[in-house]
Parts: sequence; structure tokens; C-alpha cells
Amino acid sequence: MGQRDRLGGIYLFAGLPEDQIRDLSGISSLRTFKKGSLIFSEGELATGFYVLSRGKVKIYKLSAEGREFILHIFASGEPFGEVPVFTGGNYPAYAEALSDCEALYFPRAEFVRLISGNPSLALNMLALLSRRLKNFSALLEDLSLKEVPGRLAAYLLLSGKKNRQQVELDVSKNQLAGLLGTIPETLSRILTKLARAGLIKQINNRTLVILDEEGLAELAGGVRRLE
Amino acid sequence: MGQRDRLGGIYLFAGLPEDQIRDLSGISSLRTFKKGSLIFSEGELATGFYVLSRGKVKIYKLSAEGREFILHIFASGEPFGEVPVFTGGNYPAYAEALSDCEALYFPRAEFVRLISGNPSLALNMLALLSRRLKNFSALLEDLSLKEVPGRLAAYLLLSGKKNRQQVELDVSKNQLAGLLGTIPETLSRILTKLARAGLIKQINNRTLVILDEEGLAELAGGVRRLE
DNA sequence: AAGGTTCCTTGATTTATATCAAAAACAGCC
DNA sequence: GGCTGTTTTTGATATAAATCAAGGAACCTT
Repeated sequence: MGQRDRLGGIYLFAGLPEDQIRDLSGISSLRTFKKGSLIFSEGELATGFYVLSRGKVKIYKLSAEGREFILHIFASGEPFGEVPVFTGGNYPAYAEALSDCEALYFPRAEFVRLISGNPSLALNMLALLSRRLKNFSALLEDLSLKEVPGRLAAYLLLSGKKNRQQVELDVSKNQLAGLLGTIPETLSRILTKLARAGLIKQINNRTLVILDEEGLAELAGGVRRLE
Repeated sequence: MGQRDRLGGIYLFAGLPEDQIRDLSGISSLRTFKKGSLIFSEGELATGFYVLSRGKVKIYKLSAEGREFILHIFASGEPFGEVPVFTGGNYPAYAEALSDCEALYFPRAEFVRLISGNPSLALNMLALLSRRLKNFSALLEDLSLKEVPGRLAAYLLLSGKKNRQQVELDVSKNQLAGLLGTIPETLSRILTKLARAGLIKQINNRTLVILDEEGLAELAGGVRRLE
């Protein structure tokens, strides 16, 4: 499969005419990353951004003591590392391949040139950044106003929406802890509490079943508390 | 002063040719808000965004129990409420006037039309949203990986940069607590500790002096801890 | 299937911060 | 300049979550 074909299903490029897809394809190049490899580091000078075409990528920050907080986990079709394209300067976080990955790389200068002559692309990019901002405000809200059980409940409800109550975690519990702004021990304890309260049932390390959607929603909304 | 004149010093409109400034002026209207009044609510349908020309505005979220977390405090010249312009839908947070305010209002549809025919404006907007994202990642990092003293130290250093060690808080300590993701009591205690440790000296409710910039930086970086 | 490695869970303890309550300091205002 | 309401501070206590430590389960490799 060539670059051209990879551009088809990407939200950022939706609705663009054929010739502009061709231009985009022309400036991009394919890069591959082995599972566990670092794609870029916080503070590193950014010369372009990526659109993931295969695999999963984790965007995260590190504390002074080495604890990590995961800002986002991206799946196929999603752009990442786009912030410094428009602010200039450095990547604001780390990016690591969670599995073997394949991504299209767009060099900054060329992409900005394309976007300047292309209002639809600009609007798509504006929509993308706005959605990210909305996401981040929700995350900030959760972190500062909810406790861990609430955040976990919200996450489970979101993941359960698709597969009717059966939740297949798309990250390890260790990763999930980082995503919820806590540590594995705490996550484990709270999952046990949720199970004891009859809200969920743990099947194995990666799957669980939602038994009481109502109850989880109350937890997520801060109406109810555990125990 | 007319709308035209108000558009001059605004970063979002920097570098735009005269005729486009005229267009922007043409679609905007001036709105005023009394201190303490609500400009928009979370979840409210957004029909446009604002550029603040006088006063201060607080953007915040509310928890189920009524605790508030301040995402941002905007001063004159800064746009706010722009996220739903591009995602469609609702404002993701509350906006309240912290003082008597004056703001230019830009209706969504007209603004999107202008931006479509105007690459420079689009790029300025992209830069603005990207800067916001960068900001939010830093905030998320602080909230999940630093404790309150570290966040406070970082805030003080930032505020002190301008006025050489003399920090004139631009918000009340109550607001500052909300901005740091904590509550007034905790903030007060930590300020006292900072003073006892010889890092700062409190002058009055709104001003303090930084005595040991090094020490604050160590706190902010997570190298040092209080007590 | 055995071994090793990673991942997950459980327990005991500590710590940072929230909560509740009340006093003290400050700021605006007639 | 003294009064009133708001903001800030201080104290005692409660609690969520981190830390330290270790045991168990799951997973992968050869």
C-alpha cells in the first residue's frame, strides 16, 4: 500500500479534493517504529508531525521522580506531534510506540505551505486542535475535581459504550493507571472495590464486564462514592 | 474608541492587511459585562467567540460539589470561547467577568467564512490553539505529577519574572487556589511554609517578594520538598 | 512444560491535602 | 475612622492516595 492509499481514511484529510491529497502524499514519507521505541522526546526540536497508520502510540510526560502521566494514546488514523508545527519550537511531551508502528511524517515547512493555500485543510486542522483542547479541558476537570474512582468509572463507561458492557481494555492496567493520573496499586485496589460493590466483574487482565452502568455513571458524576 | 481601533493590538489579528481588519471589524460587535456576571455557561450552545478588550475573565469548571477549577484567567487582548467555533456545539466551560469587562463578539458562521478566505488569519488561529494546547499539557503535567508547593512555586516564578522579584498577584488568593487546583486553606498554609523557609516574604494580601529564586525553582522542578 | 519476566494484587504505613470550624486580618464605604 | 462584609489564616481532624514491601498470577520464550 502506498502513501496515497494511507491518506484516505484520515479524518484530518476528509473532504479534500484529489489534487490536494496528491500534494499531501507528495510531501510525506513513511516511517516505522519498533514496539517500545521513542519517537520523539519532550524538548526535542520539532521539524514535522506524524499521522499514525498502524499501531498505537503513547504521548506522555515524566515527573522529576520518573513517574509518567499519559496525555493520550493514539490509534491508527490519528495525527500526533502537531502542536509545534504552529507554535514553532519543541515537542511538549514524549511519544513512544506501544506496538510496532507505521506513520506518515509531514515536514513542518512544507505542510504549512500547503495549509496556507488550502482553507479546507486549515479548517480541518482547526477542528482537530479544538477537539484536542476540549479533551484536555475534560481531563483537567477530571484530574482536579474528581477522585480516582470517578475517573476510572468514566473511562470504563466510555470503553463499554462500543461493545455493550463487555470492556476490552486497549491498554495494560499499568498504562491505564498512568492515563488516570494514578499508580497501578491504587488502580488495582479500586477495581477490586468496584467488583465488591457489584458494579463490575473482572474477567482477566484485559477484560471486564460492566454489571451496573447506572452505578458507574453515578460514580463518574460524583454523586456516589465508594464504600 | 471604535471596533477598528480595538483590533490593532490583538495577537490573533497581527500581520493582517488593512482590508481584512476591516472585514473583521465589520462582523464583530461590542459587548460589556459587569463584574461578577456570567458570560457563558458550560454546555451552552455556542454561536460565536470573544476577544477581550478590557477587564479580566475567568474560565472555569465546576465539580458536582461546587468546587471550581480555573482553566485560565484572560486579560485584555486575549480571545476566549473559541473552541466550539471549530468543533461546533457547546462551550466546554464557564466564563465569568472578574471585573467590568468589554469584549468584541465574533459570530461563528461569519468568522469561519472570513477564515476560509484568509490563510494568515487561519495560521494565526492555528498558532493560538496550539499555544493553548501546550499550556494545557503543562497544566496537566503539573496537576498530575507535582504537588501544590511545586505548582505554587512555578506560578510565583512566572509572575515574578516581569517585576524583578516583587510579585503583584493578579488574582485573589481564593482565585489562585482554584487556579492551582487546591483550596484557599491549603494555599495559605503553603505560603506560610514558604515564608518560614525563607523563600518568600508576604507583604499584604496581593503582594509578596521572592527572596530565594533558586529555592523556588528547585521546588517547582520537584528536586526539593518543603519542611 | 519449565523458567524467567513482566504484570497485577494485597497489606501495612505514611503523607499530602481536604474538610470542618472559628478567629484574625483586610478592604471598602458611608 | 470606625463598621461590615469579605478574604485570609490557623487549628484539629479525616481521608484519599502514594509509598514500601512482598506475594501471586499471567505471559512469553525456548
